[in-house]
Amino acid sequence: MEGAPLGWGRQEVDGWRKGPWTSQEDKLLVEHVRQHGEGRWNSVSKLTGLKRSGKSCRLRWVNYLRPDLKRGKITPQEESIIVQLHALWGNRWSTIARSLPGRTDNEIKNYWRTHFKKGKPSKNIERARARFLKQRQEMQSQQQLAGQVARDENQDGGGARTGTAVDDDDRGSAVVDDACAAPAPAVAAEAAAGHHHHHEDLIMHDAMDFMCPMSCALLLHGAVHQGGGTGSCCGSTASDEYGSGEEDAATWGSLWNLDGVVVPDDAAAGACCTLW
DNA sequence: AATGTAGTCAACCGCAGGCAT
DNA sequence: CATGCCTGCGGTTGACTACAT
Repeated sequence: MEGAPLGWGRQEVDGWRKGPWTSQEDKLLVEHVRQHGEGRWNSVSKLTGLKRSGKSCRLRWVNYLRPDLKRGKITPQEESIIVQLHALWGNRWSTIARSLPGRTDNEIKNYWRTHFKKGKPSKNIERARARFLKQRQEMQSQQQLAGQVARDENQDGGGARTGTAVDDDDRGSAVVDDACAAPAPAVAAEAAAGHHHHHEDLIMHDAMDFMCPMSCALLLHGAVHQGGGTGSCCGSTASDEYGSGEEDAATWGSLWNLDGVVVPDDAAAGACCTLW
């Protein structure tokens, strides 16, 4: 970052500086936001003397300087959410970013491009998949243990998230009206705004099925309570019509199929869904 | 050790929508 | 109602870094 920028750096166009920001400029911008708050980006240059366009200032602030930004690598959990939400919304990065506090649309966009946009999975994807599988297995063994104890102690069957909602036969029939159809608060908001279509419900439901257990846990944590329903999120694998980009099919399959995991069927379903 | 390639990050551009005038 | 400005979004590009050969 800091090193003397070559290339596009240091040039001025119409009086505006372009290229990498210096720490000096950052300081000015941060100070300005502290005093005046966000917004009115076009006035930043006038008030601070920064030779940066409002657009550039906003971008710098939003993507780099904001104090609530979460630095560091995207976690597997976040990755799961990204995958799911992308399945639901496509390239609406800012919408996706709203479900990931501390992450920017730019960050997510970059992440998606580098990890998922390729025809074949990258090494990182393989690593992520390995992590995913490992965590899944750990979670399952823990859940098995916990489930055993719970079954012994809790016979009255609170039932809400015991994972039986779609486990017996036709998950398709159970679709839209259950809680999984209300994925995240943001989705609910969209739905309220009339932007949420039945088709998206279906996609989301598939996504939820697809991504279990990890992201089910994450998303439903918010969504289930919003929807007030039960968290039926397990019981199937990816369907062919899943997703918004056909080109990603190979990646999805590679990353999320669980061929490499030896898990008893009932244990898998139970492990996932008894999370809730 | 040198070189090539892939991955990652930061920043730019153009466009569209919202809002004030 | 029309127009212009501002803001936000998504796509793209360029530079740097890490890893592989």
